[in-house]
Formats: sequence, C-alpha cells, structure tokens
Amino acid sequence: MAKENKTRYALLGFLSSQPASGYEIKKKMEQSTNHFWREGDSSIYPILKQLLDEGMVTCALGNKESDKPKKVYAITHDGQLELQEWLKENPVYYPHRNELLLKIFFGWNVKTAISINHIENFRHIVKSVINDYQAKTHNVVENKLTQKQLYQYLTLKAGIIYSEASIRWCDDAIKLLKKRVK
Amino acid sequence: MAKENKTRYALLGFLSSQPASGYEIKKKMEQSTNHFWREGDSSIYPILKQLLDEGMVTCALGNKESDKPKKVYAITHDGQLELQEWLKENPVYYPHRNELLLKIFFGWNVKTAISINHIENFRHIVKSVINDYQAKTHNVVENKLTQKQLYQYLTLKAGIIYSEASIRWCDDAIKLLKKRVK
DNA sequence: TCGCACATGTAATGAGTTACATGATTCC
DNA sequence: GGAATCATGTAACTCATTACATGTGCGA
Repeated sequence: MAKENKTRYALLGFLSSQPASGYEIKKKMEQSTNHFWREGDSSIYPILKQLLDEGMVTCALGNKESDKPKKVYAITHDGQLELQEWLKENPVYYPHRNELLLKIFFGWNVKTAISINHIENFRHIVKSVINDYQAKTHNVVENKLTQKQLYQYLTLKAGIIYSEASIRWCDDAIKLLKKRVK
Repeated sequence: MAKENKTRYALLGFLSSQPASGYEIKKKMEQSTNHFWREGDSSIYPILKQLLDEGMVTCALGNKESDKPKKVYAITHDGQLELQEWLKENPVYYPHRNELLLKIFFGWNVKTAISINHIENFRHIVKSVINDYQAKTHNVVENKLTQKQLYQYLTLKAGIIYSEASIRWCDDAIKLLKKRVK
C-alpha cells in the first residue's frame, strides 16, 4: 500500500474554513497547527497546483485593490467531499521517533551529567512552549466557543497536556539521576 | 546541512551493551525502544554493513555449536567513541505529525460523533499500551536498578507518563464534545 | 538604499517504508 | 507436512527537507 500524502488534506481543511493563498495557509498553520502538523516552505505550492488540476480547489488571481501576484485558492464541492471522506477514516498512529529518549536510553555510556543536561535543555524548551499555549487559552471560556473554535481549542489542550506531562517526566528523571550522581 | 542518519547510533548503542546479530538487535528494539524508536525490517542490515566498512563494528560468523547463517556484530573502540560523541551532542526535537489531532482540528466539517469515535478508538489503543508498560514496571524497585537498567526505566516511565496524559486528554475532549452533541 | 516580510515556485537529496526475495530451523 | 520464527538482504517508491531561484512592496 502506497504511503498517502496527507498534506493535501491539511490544505483542503484550511481552505474549507475560508479561501486563502498558499502563503496565508502557511502562516495560519504556523499559528494554529504548528505543534502537531507543519509543512515545509516549499511542499505546499506543488500540492495546491495538484489539487487545482484535480478540481478540488479553484484559483483566483489577486484582490482587485492591489496588483500583488497573489493566488487565492478556494475549495470546491468535490474538495469538500474528499475532505469529509478523509475525516471519516480512522487516523493512523505513527510511532514517532524521539531522539532525546534514545540518548537517555544509552545514557550509561556517558557521564550522568550529560544526560541531566539534555533533559534540562528539553525542559527549558517545553516551558517556553507552554507559555505560548497559555497566552492562547488564558481568556477562553469553554462553553462560549463556536463549534469551529471548540475543535481548535481541543488540539491546543492536547498541546498543553502533553507539555505538562513532559515537564513532569523531566523533573522525575532529573531527580532520579541526581540521586545516583552524588 | 545534510540530514543525519540516526539509525547508526541506535545500532551502535545496542552493540555497546553486547554483541548481537542484526535480527537480535531488531528483536531487542521491539522489546525496549519500540515506543520511541523503531526501525523498519530492512533498514538495519545495510547500515550494519556500512558500520563494518567504516570499522565501527566487527563481524564474526555464527556460534560454533550450530551452523546457522548468523552474523554476530560487536562494537569496536572507534564505534564506542563515535557513539559517545553523538550522545554528548544536543538532541534535535522533531515536531512530530499527529493525524488524529489534524482530524480533530477540522472536525467541524463532519458530525461530532465521528470525532468522538476517533478519540475513543485512540483511547483504547493507549489503554492497551499502558497495560504493556505496567507489566514491565510493576516489580521494579527504583533504587535497586543498575545504571543501565535505570536509563531504560526512565524511557519506560516517559512512555507511561505520555500515555496517561493521552488518556486524560481523551476523557476531557470526549466530555466537551458530548456536551455539544446532546 | 538596504533589509524585511510578502509571495511563489524548482531541484536535489536522502531518509523511511513497503514489497520483494531467499532459505534454514523448529514446533505442532 | 505445513506454519511460524529465525535470519539476511535488494529494489522501488514516496515523502520531507534543504537549498536554490525570483520578484514585489514597504518602512527606516
């Protein structure tokens, strides 16, 4: 079975919300799905073109006021259907690789201080990510959200819960390792 | 900058513990690092060969008693050094893709029941994974572990903490979605 | 005028996955 | 005898990333 390209569904999904250019989609991704889904700078344009050829999206040039070379894509009925079909299918759970854990796993080959350092660095990164999340959720009232906002909020919450779990593991691991080192 | 192949370090890491054949390494991976690092069936043999060419490992044929076509690899001094150099470097944090969250993010395009169903399926999978972890840790006494076992234990604990976080998110998300649907 | 953000693309690399291919041994 | 596991590998394909390439509009 060929590996399916899922970027197309991400693009269709964003366009199902409102028409946008490739660049705008990329910016929106960075703001909203960055912690669980991101695309490279150049992967997005070829696939938009492909979707256009397949009739899943339409393309209109620029907005009338300015003459910027901007292509605004919009989803078609076929595109909506394909998106919905995909949304109904069971998602696949990739086992993701974690290089930090691999280094910890083999940590007995180096000084304990090195492993502790890796974990502390990771903890710093996660801390700053949590701040980001909190800025985005701190004035959210759960039962005042629109349907669309609720779903976005759920993915944000996933980010928070996983990050907090990371912090807990870091603290635990550092404590155990420091006990050994002294 | 070329993307670095990290499989080699995983192999060196396992061989730093004890000599083994490619197949044995694969089996050990499945038992120990499967939740944060796994290799495809066929990715492991070419890289062992490459490590052999580079002098990072040696290769001895079979064990004397049986004449199985088994190649037992052992790490060399150079291999140990390369492993340690890599262990000292700061790990890279990949943003991993999560297809479930992407489907949830665009969930307002389909019936709420579909999103709830995806989350419930995921919850089942995580539950069975947690049972696995617990079987492996239920008789561990933290301060009786050897250095090597401690590091392995830390990665196991990471698996547990992340899985528990997943369950918490699932319960949370299902509750919020069910409130909307009724 | 210089640099930055906007805006769209192509080409090359290499990594990961899947399918394919082979053959021995062990257990039922 | 047949199935599962042990054991090693090759080939093809897809995907993701990186670097490259080009051009506009705007503010300091």
